[in-house]
Amino acid sequence: MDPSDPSQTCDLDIARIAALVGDPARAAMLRALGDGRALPCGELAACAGIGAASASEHLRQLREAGLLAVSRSGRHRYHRIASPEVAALLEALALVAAQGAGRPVSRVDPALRAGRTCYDHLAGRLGVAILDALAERAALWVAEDIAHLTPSGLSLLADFGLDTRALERHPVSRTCTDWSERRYHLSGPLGAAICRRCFELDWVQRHLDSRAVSVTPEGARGLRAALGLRLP
Amino acid sequence: MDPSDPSQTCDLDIARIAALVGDPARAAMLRALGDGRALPCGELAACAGIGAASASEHLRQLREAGLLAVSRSGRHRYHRIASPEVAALLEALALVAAQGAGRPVSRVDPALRAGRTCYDHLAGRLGVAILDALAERAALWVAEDIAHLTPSGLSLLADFGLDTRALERHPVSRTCTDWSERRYHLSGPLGAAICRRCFELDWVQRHLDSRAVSVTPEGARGLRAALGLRLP
DNA sequence: CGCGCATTTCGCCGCCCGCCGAAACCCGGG
DNA sequence: CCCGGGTTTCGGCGGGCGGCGAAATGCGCG
Repeated sequence: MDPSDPSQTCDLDIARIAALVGDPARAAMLRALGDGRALPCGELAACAGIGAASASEHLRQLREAGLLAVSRSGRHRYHRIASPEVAALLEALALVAAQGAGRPVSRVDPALRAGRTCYDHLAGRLGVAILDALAERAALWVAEDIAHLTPSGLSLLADFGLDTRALERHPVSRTCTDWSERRYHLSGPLGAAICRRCFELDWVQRHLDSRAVSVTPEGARGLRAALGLRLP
Repeated sequence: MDPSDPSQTCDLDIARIAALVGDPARAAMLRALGDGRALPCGELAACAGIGAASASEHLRQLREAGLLAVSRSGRHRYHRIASPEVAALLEALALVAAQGAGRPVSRVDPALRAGRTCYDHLAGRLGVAILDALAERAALWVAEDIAHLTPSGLSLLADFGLDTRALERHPVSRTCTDWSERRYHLSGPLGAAICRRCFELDWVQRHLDSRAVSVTPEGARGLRAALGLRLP
């Protein structure tokens, strides 16, 4: 493998990125940041179960590779996922990991399966149920991995409190394969807007130290009334 | 990190997959298989620049993780990418690698930039140009990462020789971010159908030992006539 | 200005894992 | 039934890299 051969450089690059994510400690830190939060070095070290010195070195590598971005505030340096592309990479990995070798889904944390954030939208049974409910109410036209917002869906989501103009401009939205449910859930701008609105209304709450989310009692009522959601 | 903690298992899984792709030799073999072909152990060893013994061991790991599938034919064992999800993972990695740290795109092999296959559809400048040409002719409605086939586009592609019924059933198609051009190109069933048709007509040809493709002289004429493509 | 805390740098150790050669194995063909 | 080439398994070697503790740095705060 001649390193100066330009046809090889892209392999080396993907290998470099994959190797970065391939270390268990770094993977744990990336997962902790997977919901878009920004966390300082010490906290990430605890997530990964290693010392602060080791974590600092890992974070430097992830930063230099462009996987993480950092913002300083006082004597803390908050690290976060650098771009949606990186989040997409993590999801693609989780998807392959989930389907690979037919590993039983049951080994996944039940709280994560019930509901979680997937970067900026909702996933797990909750995310799948939202897509199903909207499709059943003919608010969405779902074909494979793409969802098309119908006029009735537009008014439904306007009542829910979303910005109608943005939805009108982009009536089609993409979906994302849910690695725990092996079904589609809503992603893209529409999925992100629904997710934000749910947090805004306190209909769902984040768990501590996890991407898992729970539906609150008001959330259960609200989601049933607004979107026709039947919770399992 | 308690290995029995179910909330951690998914990290370990994604780390395992990423570490597999993270080895330079394995990454080279995966890239060689990236266009969907099936190759035997010895050939993949040559691609990666290692001995057959080492390659065999790598292939075993990739197989057991569900990244590769194998089909035997005589004394050869042909390995190929196991699923579209794995191909998507490789593209997600290439995308992050290309944008990461603003690495100059110019270091990418010019032949790959000009045109290549991306699992089952066309990418590079060729893939981007096809999407642009269809959009300019109002054959596609392109919004972000989603393309919607218009009625005039339907007849255009029917003339091109694609199956009209399949296109009518799925008028929306997704696009895929091109890691070398940082633009969108067509993917999904529509992108795959166009790609297949181009090979069928001998309008584009694969390079040996690479995912790069070239447009033939007839291809240049045909693409201009059929899709209004202006080649660079 | 000096203290304390979060983070970073440095030096070093231990171990995991990929490489190779040799031998075993498998299968088609003579 | 034996031969030959492709593939897999085995044993041993070596390099790279992640871990830690200690020391250095940066930055609020008193």
